[in-house]
Amino acid sequence: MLSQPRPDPVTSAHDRVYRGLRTRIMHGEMLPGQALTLRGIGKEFGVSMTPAREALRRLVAEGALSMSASGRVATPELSSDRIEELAALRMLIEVELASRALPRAHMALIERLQTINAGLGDMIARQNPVGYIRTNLEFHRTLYLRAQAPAMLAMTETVWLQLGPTMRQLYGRLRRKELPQYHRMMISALRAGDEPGLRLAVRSDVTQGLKMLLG
Amino acid sequence: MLSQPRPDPVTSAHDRVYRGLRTRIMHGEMLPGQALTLRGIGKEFGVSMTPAREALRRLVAEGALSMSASGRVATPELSSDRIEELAALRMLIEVELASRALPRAHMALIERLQTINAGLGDMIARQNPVGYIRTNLEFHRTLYLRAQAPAMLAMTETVWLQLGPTMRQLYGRLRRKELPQYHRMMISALRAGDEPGLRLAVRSDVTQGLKMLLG
DNA sequence: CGTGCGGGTTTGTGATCACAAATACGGAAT
DNA sequence: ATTCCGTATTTGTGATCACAAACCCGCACG
Repeated sequence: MLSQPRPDPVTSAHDRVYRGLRTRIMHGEMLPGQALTLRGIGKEFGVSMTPAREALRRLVAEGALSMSASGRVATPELSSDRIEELAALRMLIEVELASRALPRAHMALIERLQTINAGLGDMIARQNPVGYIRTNLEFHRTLYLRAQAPAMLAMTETVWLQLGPTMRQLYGRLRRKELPQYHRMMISALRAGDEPGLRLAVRSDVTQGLKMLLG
Repeated sequence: MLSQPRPDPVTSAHDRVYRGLRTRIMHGEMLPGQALTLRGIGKEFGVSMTPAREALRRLVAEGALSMSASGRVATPELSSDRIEELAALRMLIEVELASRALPRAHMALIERLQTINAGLGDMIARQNPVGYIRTNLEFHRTLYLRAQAPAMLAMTETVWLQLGPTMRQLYGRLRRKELPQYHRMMISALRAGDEPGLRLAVRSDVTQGLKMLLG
């Protein structure tokens, strides 16, 4: 491998590979069932098989990728049961995160959420599924970050990761025409300091996403 | 490496290392802050650094081990905030698992839970902290398996894994003298088909564990 | 007695290689 | 034309190695 420009000395090679693949999967840039090879990943990121293998194994451990008995790695094709379960986990944890974020939510946060939500409208207008998924997750993450609960947030992101390829398959051609109504409901509840309302709004937002995935 | 007896062809080397370390951590056989080295693990399991590294990386990804900036790996020393958060996650997910298991719980399952609970009494009598933790987790896992929710169960086990070394530190000298009362309450609620009672019992059982961890 | 400093040692990282299993492909037989 | 089989290729696994950074320990200096 002739010298790369600069491998960014602060992060190790496997971490760059891991992060690159992770955002690609979470944002829905890959369809379910897509296969990945060690040598292919290595060549793409300009590293040898060793860091590529570590990145893939980590993603498999997190459920972002599935590994066949022969060791082949691919994005997972989820069953309906598995999807329902992951949606139930989203509800449980995200409702709790929103609830914990509520007392800490200042005006600046609410305005930021509105800005992000507007960006979501752009993605719908431009029929950009990857941008839609990314912006939608950013909306949720921005709120949940205020909960100051890193372990819960990490667990939620793991769930998002597992749902990434499936969400992409769903939003492949973005049929949606208007913004998700429950985002507005979440913002209203935040502004009013209405915890039961916020819990219901989050719950409904996730449920609606689930209905699109299964219906 | 002169030929090992037989490396058990069905499971790969890194998987044996992973499983060995995982149960060791989850069952509380390691104290917080205990360091692990690649060459040490490799020598202990009779493998080279490569599978040892993959096993450690996977455990780090699952939060069972923590990695310093320099790449050193050790069992984590959890802050009070982190412990509270993990306990909250246990409550959220385990209450849901118990609730889903309730309608499927037959008599045979309830009897098995009683048997395990009796074994828990033995561990208390013999002042065996590792056995106590292992049997306690077996009690919970036996119930949750009935929920038919593999993703939720996996997530709960990840939380147990993260709490392993901390629980060991707590139960180091097992001060407890009698069985946890809420296990009996769970069994009664299961027998009565009382879902609110079961949810409360699980919640209380986890809370009581948390109180011991923090108080 | 405390505090830097220096070198030897330990440790993680990533590349490369040999190997076996799985896969893909092409030709031959029906 | 289709199916089956054998070979060539692809692919994951684990061992080994070179290297640099981190760590540890003791000595000297303040």
